[in-house]
Amino acid sequence: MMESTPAIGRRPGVTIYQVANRAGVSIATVSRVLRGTARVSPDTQQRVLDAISELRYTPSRLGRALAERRHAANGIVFPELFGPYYSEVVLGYENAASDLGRSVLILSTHGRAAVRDIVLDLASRVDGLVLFDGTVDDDLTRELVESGLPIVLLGRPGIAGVDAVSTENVQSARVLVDHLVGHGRRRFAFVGDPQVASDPAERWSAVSEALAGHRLAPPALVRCEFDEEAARVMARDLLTRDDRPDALVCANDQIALGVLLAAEELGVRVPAEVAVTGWDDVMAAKYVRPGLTTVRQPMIELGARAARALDERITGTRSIPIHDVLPTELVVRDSCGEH
Amino acid sequence: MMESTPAIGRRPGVTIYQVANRAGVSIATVSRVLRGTARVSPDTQQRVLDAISELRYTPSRLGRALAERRHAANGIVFPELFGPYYSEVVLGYENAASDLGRSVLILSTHGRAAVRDIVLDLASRVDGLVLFDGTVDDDLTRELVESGLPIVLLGRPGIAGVDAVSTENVQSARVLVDHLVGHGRRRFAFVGDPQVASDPAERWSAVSEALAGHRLAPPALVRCEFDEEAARVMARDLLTRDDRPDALVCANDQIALGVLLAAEELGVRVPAEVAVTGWDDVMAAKYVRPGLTTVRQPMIELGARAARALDERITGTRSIPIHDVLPTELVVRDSCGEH
DNA sequence: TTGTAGGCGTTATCAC
DNA sequence: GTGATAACGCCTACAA
Repeated sequence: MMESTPAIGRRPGVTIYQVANRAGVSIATVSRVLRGTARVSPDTQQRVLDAISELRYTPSRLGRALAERRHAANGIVFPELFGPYYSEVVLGYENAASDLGRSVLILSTHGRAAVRDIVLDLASRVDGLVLFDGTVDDDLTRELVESGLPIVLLGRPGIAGVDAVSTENVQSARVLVDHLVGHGRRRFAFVGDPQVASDPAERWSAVSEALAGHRLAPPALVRCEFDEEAARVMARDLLTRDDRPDALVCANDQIALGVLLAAEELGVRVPAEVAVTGWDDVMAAKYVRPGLTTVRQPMIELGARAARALDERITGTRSIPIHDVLPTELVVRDSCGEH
Repeated sequence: MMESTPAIGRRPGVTIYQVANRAGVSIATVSRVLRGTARVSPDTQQRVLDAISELRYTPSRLGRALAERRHAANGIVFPELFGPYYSEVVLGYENAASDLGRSVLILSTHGRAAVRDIVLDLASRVDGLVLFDGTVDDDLTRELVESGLPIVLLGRPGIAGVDAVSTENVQSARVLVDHLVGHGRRRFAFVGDPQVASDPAERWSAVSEALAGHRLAPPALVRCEFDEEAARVMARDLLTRDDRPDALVCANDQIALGVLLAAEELGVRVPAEVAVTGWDDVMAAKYVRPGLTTVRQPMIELGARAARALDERITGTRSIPIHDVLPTELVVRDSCGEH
């Protein structure tokens, strides 16, 4: 047989056949010493190992994957990758997955038209998939689940029989509201968009309920993109209104930071005139003045947990579905009131 | 032939054979309509398409990859994934690579022992690799290059014949120093560690040279980890020394933020008593008080550029090596002096 | 302990 | 146009 054409840009790889040839054994034997899957005499073993190192042989992952019918890789689909929130999830996910010996494929659906296609493509190259909220609609999700591909839902409402990992919202909203009410705040507004994703929706309704628990008026809903600049523009308006709220509960830190910027520009004092809180505890929350009171989420742990849950599914270690809800923590700084 | 055992956790995939069977054609024909690689009569074409959709057939990426000897994926190796710097590179990289139709595998070497092994593993599953500074030593890098795998170096000194993309350091250091000198600063310190990576090393020497150009004493070198907390601790000492510098040029924003924290704790006024500058322009730089003067790097573009350079190599669009140096920009805020 | 040979799911080259 | 059939590189019963 002639030497085959090398793949684009790569010299032809040395195959198991060449190793077998050189060592004077069959490919089966080479495979055995490679995998340690069966007894091989010390003598031949050494010959094979020699041949391997002399030829600088590395088994083709392609051939191996095809034979084993598995990728030893798993993927995660993000709505986007911008900002500290997702980046920490990436960090936690990569770390955990890598420790479990699986490669990590990432995909962001942000700004892409053919979400279905790219997700299916990704699905075809992994042994399991983590799906963030806001990436794949329920139909496609179900389709993927039914295809038998292990799936873990991240930060989104559970589907029966499917693993899900998310962070706690209801209780933390209550703690946050209690704290603000303790500061004497009465006229609340919720800044964000409950429609855009599951987390903001939960936060919105939880804040509303918590206020009801205090027999206070429901919060005004101020729709706003999850974007610092959009929040700044919105807040420039909101903060100059006659019926200005005295507490702005923002759906995430990005929004809260934009609000703080606007307040500074307008000379509106925080927290004296208005309290501002966020969600996430991004790095800037600690440095902004006044320091941003916010609900910290365990982002890294969230990613790690998803990776492990997925691995358990893939390996079959666990067959009953889980629905993990990670606890959050109120981080009190100065933007919520004098202490 | 009997039905094969399904892979772990997945139901058996439908293969091209089943489609061929159902359509009453050969697998070659199925492949043809799938790839559009040759003429097929409208009639059979339709039969095949029908069979495909009825069976919900999706070609196996494994089989295809083996036959084509390519992964249609490329990887990027980070020293770590913590913080805003790397996360924006990830963002730019994923975006560009995805647009080019390639899947993205990421790997962080941080805290892992067998770097060589995991990098080689990654190398075996991609058509090309981007290597960040501080991940893979020169020997292994050369080894990878010689294996024929397309490689792009990121933020690290070039190797002859190998693509490299990085950000500009020398000129931006000069601009920064000029600006500080213009503010009347004379006693400089450089905070960071030139030994840890290429960028800090370049910045250190460039700052030194720029000062020499002003006939000023070389900066004191204050070694410090690239970590906010380490910087804070270090700065608590540095800022209380008798011979306190009047300008602290920090190797990145994390360090600068830690320094600002320490200054605030100690009641040392910035910029009145000491100027502080960073590098990167992370989000917090804008929110900290005083606002952090820093050198902005085009992180997203850096990732994108690397992805494109790699793609050109893989596809063979370009064969001559490039060494791109992306321009930076001085962002003047309040931490460098009164304006 | 070792070798033979079939299978993993495609692509692509031949003939017809 | 279409169909056999040989790769692609590896794994793994089954035999020997």
